[in-house]
Amino acid sequence: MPELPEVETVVRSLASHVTGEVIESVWFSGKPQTFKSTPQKIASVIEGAKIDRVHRQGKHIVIDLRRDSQKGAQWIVHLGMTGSLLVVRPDAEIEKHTHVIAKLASGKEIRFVDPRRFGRTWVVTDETGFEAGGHEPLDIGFEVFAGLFRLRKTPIKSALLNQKLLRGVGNIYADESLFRAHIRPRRRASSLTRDELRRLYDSVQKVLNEAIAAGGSSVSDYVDANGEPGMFQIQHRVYGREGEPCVICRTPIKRVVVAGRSTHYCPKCQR
DNA sequence: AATGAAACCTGACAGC
DNA sequence: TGCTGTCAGGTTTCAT
Repeated sequence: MPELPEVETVVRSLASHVTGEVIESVWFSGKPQTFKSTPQKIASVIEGAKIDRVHRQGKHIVIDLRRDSQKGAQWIVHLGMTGSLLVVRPDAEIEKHTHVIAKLASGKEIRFVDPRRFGRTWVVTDETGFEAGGHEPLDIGFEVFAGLFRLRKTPIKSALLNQKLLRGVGNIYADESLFRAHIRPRRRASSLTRDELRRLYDSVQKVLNEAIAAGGSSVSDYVDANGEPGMFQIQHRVYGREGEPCVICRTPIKRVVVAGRSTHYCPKCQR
């Protein structure tokens, strides 16, 4: 599911409910692949800890923990394709595919639900803390952004999805950004002119900011920590609009596969 | 080093 | 009703 705007929306809704709370106990279920630290390790780190801050690095949710008589630590959650992190009352029904329940001192619970099991969770206790790598697309400057693509022969869409370059752009926002920049997804990254890179830089930031303002895109099952869907999907100009008229020129939107992902573009507006 | 395809999972939906 | 095939906001691994 979630790309940068969805994760940002989850982080904001989560932060408003759980910042300052103490995690009293944690419950796990499900298969080992969900847990990049063992459940025992996660429990030993987060039980008894106070939630200092909830923030985001790319598509990773980072929960900073403060612990008595021990060093700080971080609880990391990546939502994969279908994960959600919900704050609920303890009497809320436990939905199918719930893999983690963290009980808070107030009685509220943080629940990690993920039907498709592509999500992951773990804890980090290093001094340095978690570092996702790649550049935050909303913080990067234009020259650094342009430098990421200058030498790459891969399609620009593949480069946008590469989390080691930019962190947080996924399939929807790659397509939407390329449409707004009038650039075809299959163009070699190194072939983009300075003007095109400038348009792409502006488009990525604009699309991400507009999507955050709309609470993200709910295409199938994305919801924030309150269980609320986002609204940006109604503003999509190409994603999921195969065969529908381009909002600029009325040419039918095409769908192809690039980087193994469904890719949508206007064959007339995007060159 | 870099690029692309396949694999990892479950569920929804279309077509027969 | 139920089977088969396709597709889905992502990332990692393996082969070239």
